[in-house]
Amino acid sequence: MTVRTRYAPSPTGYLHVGGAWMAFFNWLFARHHQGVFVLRIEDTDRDRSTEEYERSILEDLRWLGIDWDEGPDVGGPYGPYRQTERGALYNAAAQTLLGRDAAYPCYCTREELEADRQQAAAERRPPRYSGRCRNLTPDERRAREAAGRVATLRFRVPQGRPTIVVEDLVLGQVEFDPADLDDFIIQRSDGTPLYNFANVVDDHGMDMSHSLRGSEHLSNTPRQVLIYEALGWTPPRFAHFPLLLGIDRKKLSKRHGDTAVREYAAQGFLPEALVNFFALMGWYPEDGRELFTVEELIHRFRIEAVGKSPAVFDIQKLSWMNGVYMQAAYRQNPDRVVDLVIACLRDQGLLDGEVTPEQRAYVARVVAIMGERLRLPRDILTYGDFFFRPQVAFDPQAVAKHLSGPDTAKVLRHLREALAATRRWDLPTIEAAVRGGAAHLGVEDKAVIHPLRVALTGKTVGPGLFELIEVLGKERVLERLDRAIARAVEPPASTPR
RNA sequence: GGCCCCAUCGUCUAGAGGCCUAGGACGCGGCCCUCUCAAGGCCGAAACGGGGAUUCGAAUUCCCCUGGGGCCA
Repeated sequence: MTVRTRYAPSPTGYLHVGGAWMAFFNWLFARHHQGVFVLRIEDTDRDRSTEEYERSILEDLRWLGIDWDEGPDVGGPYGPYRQTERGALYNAAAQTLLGRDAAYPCYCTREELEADRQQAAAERRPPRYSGRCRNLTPDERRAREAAGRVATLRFRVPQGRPTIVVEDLVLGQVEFDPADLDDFIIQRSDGTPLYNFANVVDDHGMDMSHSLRGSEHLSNTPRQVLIYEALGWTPPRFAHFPLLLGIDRKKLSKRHGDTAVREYAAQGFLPEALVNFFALMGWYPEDGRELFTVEELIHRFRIEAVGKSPAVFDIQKLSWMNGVYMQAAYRQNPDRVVDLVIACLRDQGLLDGEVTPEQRAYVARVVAIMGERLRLPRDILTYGDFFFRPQVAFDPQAVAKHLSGPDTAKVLRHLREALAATRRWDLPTIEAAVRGGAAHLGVEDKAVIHPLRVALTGKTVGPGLFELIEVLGKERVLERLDRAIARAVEPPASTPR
């Protein structure tokens, strides 16, 4: 049997991490079993679904490296792949159900149902359908239709059916008592199908072998099983994955901010980091390794090893992992990292217009001396904003610590002269000038290095001093030293002493 | 409210009766290295929700409670 799985997003928003995570596992499972992965668009909510969202979801999935064998854009033998284009299929299934008396028209109005619900709440009973339309005679139905009432279609939950047993690949055996289920609506009065119904018709119609989904759907499963049975179809194997939670331990949603995959992309997270991180949420390999290529994940993934408990999306660990992948990316293809950094600088207004080859080369040099400091492109700012600002932004604490001593001006003047006197501008020359300066002043190297760093960068953190001096260039270094000297002689009022 | 799921360090988790003085990773703290930070090395703080039961022995099995979450409206 060929494994066929699917991801079925609603195009009512951007792809968020919870959805991407589920898409990833469906994809991983299919690829592991050399199966088929299908993309289906659940766009029955016409008010909130847009083409733009649909397009963006496909884009973001592709960006993550998740590809599909059948879908709305590539077609396939089980199409169409948008629910709005599958109306005939739902109608046919509805007719079958009606014909078998497994479903019936319900003429209750919204107001009547609401009243029932309120009364149930008042009496502290579970809100269940009253069954008012369950056994209407043909005459009664005609009367209601004559009165202008439009019917929804309700599924008739069989009475006396034994326990519904779901063999879940993740949770194991889960049992439901059909007596707890009330007759539920499967088709609205306008003919559009409801989730449980459309899902069954589509999964069967698309010949899905497995349905891997979030455990928020577990409670829907018995209803779906009943529909499968009424239609005489065999349900797919189910696997309900634990929910992804926000820091507040609630189901991850837009409310948690920063949950859109494209938001992560915009911040410079790497898709390979995201995917590796996804894999570790809920599933751990036997040997405790954490870093894997996609190929390794496909090879090693075992659905039996998926955990049952919900996981909190920990952005700190993701950031660490992104740092690891940034290093790998840099080693493989420095330009890729440079591009991300340029995008970030643009975003921050530190670079605009066409980036000239010279500018690009400059950014590349800065990135090179940043080494492993970059976990995210924006780290370039915390360690090296001074490379891109015309003026040094002084950190008051750094100034207080290293640029406020009585000898500051003297030290800086001396270093300025030593650097100005150099004939070449390379690492050994710069280092010799700085260390020589310290020797000349009869102080420890540190005593000149720290003030010099703050004078040139405004901060106490960053790449190696000599490297940074080299990249900054002689002209700017001397100019910044002049400013710092002037400042040391006559501190600006805003600077704490 | 009913039904269902879940429960090991702050977080992701290993652990399928003795190998557990509960392991790893992120994060956190300290030390070393060092021109600073980052990285790296070493060290450290940090968890089996509670109560019963089974057993010679339970993080691991069973029951109850508690807590969290989801679905149905």
